Amino acid sequence: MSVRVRFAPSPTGFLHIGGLRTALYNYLFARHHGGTFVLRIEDTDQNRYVEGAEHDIITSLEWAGMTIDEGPHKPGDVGPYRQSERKEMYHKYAKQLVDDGHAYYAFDTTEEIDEMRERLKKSGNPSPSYDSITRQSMKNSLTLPQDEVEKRLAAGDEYVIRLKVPRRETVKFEDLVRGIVSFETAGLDDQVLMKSDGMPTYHLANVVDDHTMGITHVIRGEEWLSSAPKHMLLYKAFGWEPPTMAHLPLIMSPSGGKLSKRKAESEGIPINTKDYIIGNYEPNALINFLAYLGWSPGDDSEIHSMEELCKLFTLDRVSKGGAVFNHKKLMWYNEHYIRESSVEELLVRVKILMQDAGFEVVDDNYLKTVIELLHDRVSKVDEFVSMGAFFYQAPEEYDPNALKKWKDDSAGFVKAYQAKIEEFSEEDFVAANLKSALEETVSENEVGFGKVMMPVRIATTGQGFGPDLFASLELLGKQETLNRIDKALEKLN
RNA sequence: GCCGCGUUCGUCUAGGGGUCCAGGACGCCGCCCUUUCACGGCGGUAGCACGGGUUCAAAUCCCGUACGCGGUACCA
Repeated sequence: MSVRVRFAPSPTGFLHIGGLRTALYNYLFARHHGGTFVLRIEDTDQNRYVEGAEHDIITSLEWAGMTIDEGPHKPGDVGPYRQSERKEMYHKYAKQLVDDGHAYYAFDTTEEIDEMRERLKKSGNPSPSYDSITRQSMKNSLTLPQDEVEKRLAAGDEYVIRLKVPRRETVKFEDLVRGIVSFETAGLDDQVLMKSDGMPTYHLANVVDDHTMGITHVIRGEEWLSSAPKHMLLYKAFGWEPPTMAHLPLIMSPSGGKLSKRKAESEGIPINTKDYIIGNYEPNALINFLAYLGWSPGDDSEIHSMEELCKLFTLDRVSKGGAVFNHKKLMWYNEHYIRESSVEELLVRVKILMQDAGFEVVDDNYLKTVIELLHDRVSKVDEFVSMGAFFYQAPEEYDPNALKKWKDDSAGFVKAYQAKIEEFSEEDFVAANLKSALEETVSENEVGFGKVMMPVRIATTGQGFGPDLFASLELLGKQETLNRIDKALEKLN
């Protein structure tokens, strides 16, 4: 049987970075086995529905380099791919469960349930729930006379359908990352399957869908592990073969705990995939990083393309413990992939960023040289803009930090250097000559190299660091260089 | 509270009883390269949560404890 996996997010906001990793593991598993990667939108909670979320999910996955084989925008044979559009199906199956005695109608109001909880809590039960004991004293089709149940249903009374969890049973199943896990049904409550608004809960929908969509492996976050036994009970009640389970370790925040929006942001970690897109991160870097957050191929390798990851990925090599998100390591990957990119590839992207920043890019070759000069020093592509701005604009301000190196004698050295390079013809205005001119200035004044070089750098670039100064000046050209020096001399004295 | 899952350098991880006084990567520190800042190269720092077993031998197996995380909804 060929592998079919699904990524099943709920459209309650932007695609979370943890969700992206879950999607990635599903994707890698599918590709590794030549299987199918399905996107299913779990929009059964109408209150939390966010407009545009589905679009964000799809574009985020595509940006990251995952191709969705089937989804709401790309229907296959087992659609629809939005749970809200499969409503009828859930009704049918829930009804079947009731008829077979595995589920029942419950008419209790929220208030009545709250009362029950209060009452039980007072009498010493620390965690009261609607279960095999308490259901006997509640209003449901198990306690009410048959004709009243029918009357209520006919009258359109609000009701939910609950799973009739067996009283004492052990639910055991094999999880591909954790091994055998087992739960006692005594600790489970009679989970609501159909809500009073006519929508199914996640639990019902997920089981019905995974079965009817032919899903062979359920790969999802560990937060689902606790409800997995309920799902197993459902498969059993339906008489269906459950898919193979694999619960992934959670991504943790550096300060501990599940990486939540609030935590992540206070720790400088972008939380939504969208933030990485607009933050100009390299998608292959993010993917490489995420793949290794909770998984490793078992050798000493660190760098792999999506294609290689597909070949290497197996679920038995997923680790069990939560993994802390390490932003610095992500940046290391990001730098690596930028360095791997050719200047031509970079040119296309940097040009757009430059233009967005308001710089006019008239000469591609000029930009190309800028990129070459900066290639090894940027961490993200947008730094080509921030670090390379001086190639497009004379400094208005001088970095106060760099200015610490502008001493009383600096202006004199800069003037001396200026005098030398002024003599160069346009053709001679090249890095090698510019460097020797500086060396001459240095020896004539009997000072250290830095005493002259730094002031020249500050005057021409406004910064105390940057790419090779002489190559930079060559690119800037004679006139521009001289102008900048004039201006600096004027401003800094 | 109850249920479940987990625990190897600061972080991600390798390790499935002897070859492990535990390997790699990020970070950090140092040196080299560079008469800037980076890149790069080389080196260093640092860890098997604890306690009991089992065994000739345990990071590896078993049992406890501690700690962490998740779940405990008509949310997913």
